[in-house]
Amino acid sequence: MGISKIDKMHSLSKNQQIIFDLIDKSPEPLKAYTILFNVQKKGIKAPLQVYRALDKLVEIGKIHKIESRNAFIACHNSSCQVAKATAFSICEICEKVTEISSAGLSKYLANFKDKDGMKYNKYNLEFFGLCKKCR
Amino acid sequence: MGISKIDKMHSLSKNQQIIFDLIDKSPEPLKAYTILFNVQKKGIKAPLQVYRALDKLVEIGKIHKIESRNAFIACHNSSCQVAKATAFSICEICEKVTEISSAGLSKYLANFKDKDGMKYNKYNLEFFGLCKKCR
DNA sequence: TAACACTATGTAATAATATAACATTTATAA
DNA sequence: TTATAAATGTTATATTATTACATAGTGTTA
Ligand SMILES: [Zn+2]
Ligand SMILES: [Zn+2]
Ligand SMILES: [Zn+2]
Ligand SMILES: [Zn+2]
Repeated sequence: MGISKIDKMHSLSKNQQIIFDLIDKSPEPLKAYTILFNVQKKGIKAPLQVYRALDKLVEIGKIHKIESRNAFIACHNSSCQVAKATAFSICEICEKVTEISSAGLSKYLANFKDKDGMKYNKYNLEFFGLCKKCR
Repeated sequence: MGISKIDKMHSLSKNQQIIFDLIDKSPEPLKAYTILFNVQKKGIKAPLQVYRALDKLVEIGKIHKIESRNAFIACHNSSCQVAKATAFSICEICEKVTEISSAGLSKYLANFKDKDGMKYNKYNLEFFGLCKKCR
């Protein structure tokens, strides 16, 4: 059997897998140095090892960076395999972050043209407000 | 005459004015330590003095933070006196940043509801692509 | 296999971004 | 005036991210 090309595209290296697993099972976005602290028992000892894995995971769309928080969250939106078009809601009290998956929103933004008629191939949108629990 | 209440709302302290002037006349977003370097001759010597002024200027909507770049730009959109709803286009080659002022876009986002029907009172959107010159 | 290119890893040092803590001064308003 | 809030000055420190260089693994192909 071996590993097919498609499988290969999604296979992660050792450090990438360790760090992805941690982010994926976290209920909240994780910061780079929180990740570092939590993977030291697995042999990842230096910031650069974390940042390299994060860069790659962002590049292939397995995780996203929440720019306003300098934190990373696993992608839970099957339609964004490429880290190209992301939208999140962020609670300003409890800091809960949810990836928004709205066909209407992504269609609107993908087709948005600025006043020069320019379209953009990539965007990141962060909504802020209060989540259900914190209202 | 004196200073009216409306004028007062827009008056800036000494450090705030120095830092706003620098950002306002810059053709590109400025980073905090670039600002610090450029205002040292005016007596602002410590990072905290810069960050405090930046915080205030963001709060009152005179400047915005470009989160993906950790940089600050003056507001050129008369309708966003409050730092609540911001949208930018960012060129991935030359890093030119432009504030987007589109009634349609702001209306769409202000009225956007997530799948729970939640609305959010604040957002930041960053579009990425190539500007006219870099295409 | 051997040679090559490419990706990933390990490690140390350092750069860049941002905040904590505390003392003092200035502006505003009752 | 007196109280209050806002802004400033200063030192130290915390947090986030990259540079530089050496080594090891992986996949391809001659
Ligand atoms: Zn996603
Ligand atoms: Zn909440
Ligand atoms: Zn603005
Ligand atoms: Zn450009």
